[in-house]
Amino acid sequence: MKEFIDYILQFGNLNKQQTDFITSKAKTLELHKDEYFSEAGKIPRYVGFIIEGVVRFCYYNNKGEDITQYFVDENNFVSDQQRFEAQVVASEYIQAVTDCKMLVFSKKDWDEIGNTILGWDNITGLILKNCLLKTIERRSPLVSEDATTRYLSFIEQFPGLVNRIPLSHIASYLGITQQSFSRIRKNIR
Amino acid sequence: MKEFIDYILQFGNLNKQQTDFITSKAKTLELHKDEYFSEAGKIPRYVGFIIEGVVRFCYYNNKGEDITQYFVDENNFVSDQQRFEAQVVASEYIQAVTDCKMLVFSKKDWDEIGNTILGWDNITGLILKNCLLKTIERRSPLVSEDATTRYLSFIEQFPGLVNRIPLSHIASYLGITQQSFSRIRKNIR
DNA sequence: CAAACCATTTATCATTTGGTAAAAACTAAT
DNA sequence: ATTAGTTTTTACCAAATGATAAATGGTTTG
Repeated sequence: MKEFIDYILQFGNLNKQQTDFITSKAKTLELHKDEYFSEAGKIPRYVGFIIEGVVRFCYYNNKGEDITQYFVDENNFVSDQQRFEAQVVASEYIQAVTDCKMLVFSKKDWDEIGNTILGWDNITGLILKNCLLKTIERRSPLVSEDATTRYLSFIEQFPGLVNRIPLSHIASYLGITQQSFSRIRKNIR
Repeated sequence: MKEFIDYILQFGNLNKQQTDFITSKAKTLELHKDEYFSEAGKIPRYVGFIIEGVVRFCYYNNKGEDITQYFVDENNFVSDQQRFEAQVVASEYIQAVTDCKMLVFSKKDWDEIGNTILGWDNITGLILKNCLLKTIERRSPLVSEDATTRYLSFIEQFPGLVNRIPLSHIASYLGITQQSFSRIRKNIR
């Protein structure tokens, strides 16, 4: 819980009373590996904050391939935010890659926090901008790099993740087949 | 100017007095093809809104290659927003791809609008989130698509742009060499 | 018009990656 | 330990892309 509050306080000042109110609304959610936090075709139920575990954002392309868009790990927010705010159906999945423990907020509670705490919308706006920028900075360079370089940047950007998640997901995140990925790993060793 | 106001009003309500105040702060900036709107190593001077023309966000990778991250065309905001807000040096370039006419706001005027108009920060926050999301949605799929598919999506996403900008920029946006790009265009015809 | 310059296409060959299939390594359950 | 199931690695060949070089086409300038 401390990590959660620390995270938020990076983006704005809140007093103890306010942070207490926020945490009073947080519920704990546990997901097993491969379970969905949010699904295409369904309305996202929660905003989440990962205490333990890793999730991935993914979708299926027109060839039926499972494409990982990005990973989110400990001490980060997880949300299909636009769809959550608007309460409309999502077009992508958010799936637990490992067993996960997270703090979650329902739409009702999330709105209540917004109506109660002045500046909350501002803080969450900053958090979201921050997440989006980080995503672009990580994902965009992949387009112009060769597969080996992509893998090396992945290791830099997500140290420790390689050993925690199925290689097939990493391969799809990097935009290559699992076989190519395996070959590349061999060449690096 | 009307397009500019219409754009803003999509993200929040403002009365005539408020929009008049905003437009009173706007200056016109013309850029010739290849001139920079913002440069790596310099502090971004303006937030811009393109009335006519196309710009690209780009940087040089460690091989010295010129990489186009994305394009922005008419009736859209252009800004290295984080660096502009914080007034710190940028790490990428924003370059005119064609001659451009834009509305621009200096940091001083931009802040003054924020201090004067209640809700302005909220509106600009929404605009930025919107731009970032669009960027991710456009750029991210490129990672997992083959070059031909990338080109076809580019044509869909930026109809009309193909004929206005140098093909070398499109190739670098798509993450392929200009020669491959030329070959792909031939195969499609 | 000619010359110089830049953008685009073609050509050739080397390298990388994809597709298919199978083997090997690892896990979990009995 | 054995089996079944899954994940990861190998192998082979076809296809796509990169690198280098040169040719073509178009534009600007004198």
